[in-house]
Amino acid sequence: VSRSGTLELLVRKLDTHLRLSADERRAILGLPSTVRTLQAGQELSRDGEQPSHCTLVLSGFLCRSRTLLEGKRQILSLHLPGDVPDLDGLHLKSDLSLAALTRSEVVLIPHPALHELCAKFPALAGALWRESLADAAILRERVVMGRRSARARVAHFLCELMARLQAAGLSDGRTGPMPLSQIELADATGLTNVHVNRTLQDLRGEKLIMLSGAKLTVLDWPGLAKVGEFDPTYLGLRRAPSSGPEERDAAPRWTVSHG
Amino acid sequence: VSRSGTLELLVRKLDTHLRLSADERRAILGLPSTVRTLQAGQELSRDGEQPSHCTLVLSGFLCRSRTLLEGKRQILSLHLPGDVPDLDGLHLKSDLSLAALTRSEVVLIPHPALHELCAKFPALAGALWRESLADAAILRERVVMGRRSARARVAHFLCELMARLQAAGLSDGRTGPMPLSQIELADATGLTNVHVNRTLQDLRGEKLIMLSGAKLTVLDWPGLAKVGEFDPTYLGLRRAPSSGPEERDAAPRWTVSHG
DNA sequence: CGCAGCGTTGAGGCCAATCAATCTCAGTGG
DNA sequence: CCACTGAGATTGATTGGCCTCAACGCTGCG
Repeated sequence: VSRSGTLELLVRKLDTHLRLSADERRAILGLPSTVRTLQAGQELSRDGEQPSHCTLVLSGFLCRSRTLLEGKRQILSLHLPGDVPDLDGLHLKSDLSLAALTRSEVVLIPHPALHELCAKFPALAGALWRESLADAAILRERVVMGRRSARARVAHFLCELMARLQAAGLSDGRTGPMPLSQIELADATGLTNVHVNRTLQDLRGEKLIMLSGAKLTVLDWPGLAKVGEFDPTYLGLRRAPSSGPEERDAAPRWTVSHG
Repeated sequence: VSRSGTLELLVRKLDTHLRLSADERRAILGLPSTVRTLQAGQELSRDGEQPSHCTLVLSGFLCRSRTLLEGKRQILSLHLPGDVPDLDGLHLKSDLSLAALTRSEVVLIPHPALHELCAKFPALAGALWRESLADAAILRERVVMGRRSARARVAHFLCELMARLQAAGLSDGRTGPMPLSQIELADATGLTNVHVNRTLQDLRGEKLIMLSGAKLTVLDWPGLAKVGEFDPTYLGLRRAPSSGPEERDAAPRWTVSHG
């Protein structure tokens, strides 16, 4: 079942905050795993199901969402390569559905194997726990943003996206992929697609961003961060795995750490 | 430092979802602990501090909140006896402040002792992890509620409060303490105190609730749950520790379980 | 008494939702 | 090559829910 190299991403992720021992590293790489490819829009797990595995994103973008009574959709979280979106499934059944926003590759890791890993290496359990807490911190930020204006919400979302892209090595901090359509962006920010459109035009008009197709460029980082009241502290980022040597003034170069 | 009996509440909480062994029970009860009394409004930890202990609520009500730029306050979570509000502090520094809503009693447990406990008893680490995931589930619900109307938000908040009160043995499911002022309720729901007032009058006018002073009575549970689109599944409640024998039709009697 | 905090009520304004049309553009098939 | 289709993006007009800014009543308290 296992293929070589696919779990390397998980090792790197956990190694960011906690220095892994050789034993721990081996244990992670030895986890049973199944690689799976998802088409854009494909659902990996539905609303009420009880999954028996966790999902590690290898490439592409996934999101967890919930469908409201009136048919609207709320996107709760966005997940990049290196993330484990359904980590909470280890201990809780969740009422969210997990779906691919773009064509994606994921690795499925059975729950029992992860439970054994946690029992054998308490430090790894702590590291995984920490990851789920980081998700919760993002959620808290989203609750706070729910009170702010549409401009702030959209700007904040874009800031967070860029910051996480950079931390994942998928962006230089100024330009990167923007995997959401305006409709999906509306589902994520709690706005209407119509209003998201107008808001994006605002931000474009003020020369804060460029956004066309699936590519986002931040023209004025301080300006955008100010509009979105964005303070990256809550993300707990530490270091971009592969940061270019180039450092422009406009590009964020946070090295927040804590714990 | 340690006093007998104070940690019993934590044992009961963790024992709800995971059957504890005698060893585990002893280990918890043997944790070093300091009892502290808080006045209403008193802050236990401020915004940027790095606390060195976790807090177990013995009696009273606490909340975690954040102050926004414009001076407004956002209440992120409400905590009842048996809760550990700052459990995430074990692995992450958080930018929230923890304060008492009413006169309260808490127990402080040093982080190092909890880390040792987790290392020695992986099952307990899992149980604590689970608790923090339950907090995250409540947060997710709050994000979703951010899109709904003021009526729905307030109704939902009251439903959640009653459900958690009952699970903590502080309510029979129909009547219970309501520790928030209208201003604080506004901070929690993301509304204005003015609009909260009008909304409460709505709910009162429709004979859904009675609310005066610090006492809340739910007159029409199905009605209130419908207005708030409240589905208690996400709370993951299992059983009220001390539920009265009396069971009226209007009272909720969920026994949701999962995991 | 005077004060402060909370609850209540009224009038007016604004942001974002709603409804609805148009436009672009890629894909598809005749 | 072009008509057709459907999804996403864009624009305009209107509505409505909630905020803002006031003012006033109530209660407990120094």
